[in-house]
Amino acid sequence: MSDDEERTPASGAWRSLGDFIRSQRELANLSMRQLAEIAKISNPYLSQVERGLYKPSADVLKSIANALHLSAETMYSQAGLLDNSGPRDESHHGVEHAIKVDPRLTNDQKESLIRIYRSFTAGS
Amino acid sequence: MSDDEERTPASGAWRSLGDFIRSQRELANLSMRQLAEIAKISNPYLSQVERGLYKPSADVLKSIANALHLSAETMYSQAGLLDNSGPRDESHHGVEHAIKVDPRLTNDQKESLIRIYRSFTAGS
DNA sequence: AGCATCTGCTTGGTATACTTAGCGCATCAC
DNA sequence: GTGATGCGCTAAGTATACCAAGCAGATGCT
Repeated sequence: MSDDEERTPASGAWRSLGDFIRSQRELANLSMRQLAEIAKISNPYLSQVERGLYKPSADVLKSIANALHLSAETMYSQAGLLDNSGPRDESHHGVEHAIKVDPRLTNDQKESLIRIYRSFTAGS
Repeated sequence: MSDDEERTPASGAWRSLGDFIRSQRELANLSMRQLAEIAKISNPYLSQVERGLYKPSADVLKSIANALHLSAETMYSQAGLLDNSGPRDESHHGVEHAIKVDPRLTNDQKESLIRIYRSFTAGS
């Protein structure tokens, strides 16, 4: 009873992705139906998302981000989907990574290049 | 009849996200069950994803990316979920650029690697 | 020959993301 | 007052992401 929770969290840390989206939407002076229209989702669904009942797919997140003139990275980051906790890349993984994700190379070619690269950098 | 279809597209972009994941998985010498285990998804589902029958959620994408030691951004980018209209034009000259700026390679080694790389990608 | 153990794939079901129809409340015109 | 139009939300259904169990082929071992 008594008070509800904070409805508009002070700027800074959002309780959830829904709060973030709602805040951004209100900041842009858009109604749910307007934003839903632009983002090509249904307004009830947007309501659920903002209330934290559903966690939207990446597609929808991207669409909402675009509608709000936010970068997809920002949105994913808020959604906790970009936690750069996984791969410790950088440094000497630069070349290998670039090779691995190059769509013009076959896997055999990638292995060859990486093998050569490693032989070059073995001593350093 | 005739030949197998191309399993690793020799040139051009990935036909789909599934192709990219399968290629990365094979490059890491992981079976579907192994990768599925690490990524905490079921192996049949991974099969469907690699065959392009389903488009995984961002959560799963992130998990697979981590299991393959790829950054989530790379995976999202491949999934077409990040508008890579970013400042990086590096995507196209990724390998050569990475080689050029690698401090552990001598200039001779860089030239060798780039020459091999160009021979591999000559047709594309 | 068999059995064991891989591989990837199919089937059938459950969970959840998402939509269409509609409710209740407010504001503004008439 | 009644009706029209805005808001956000609820309810019920559909589509799809995802999982557990099991199948068919390939490889290896005795």
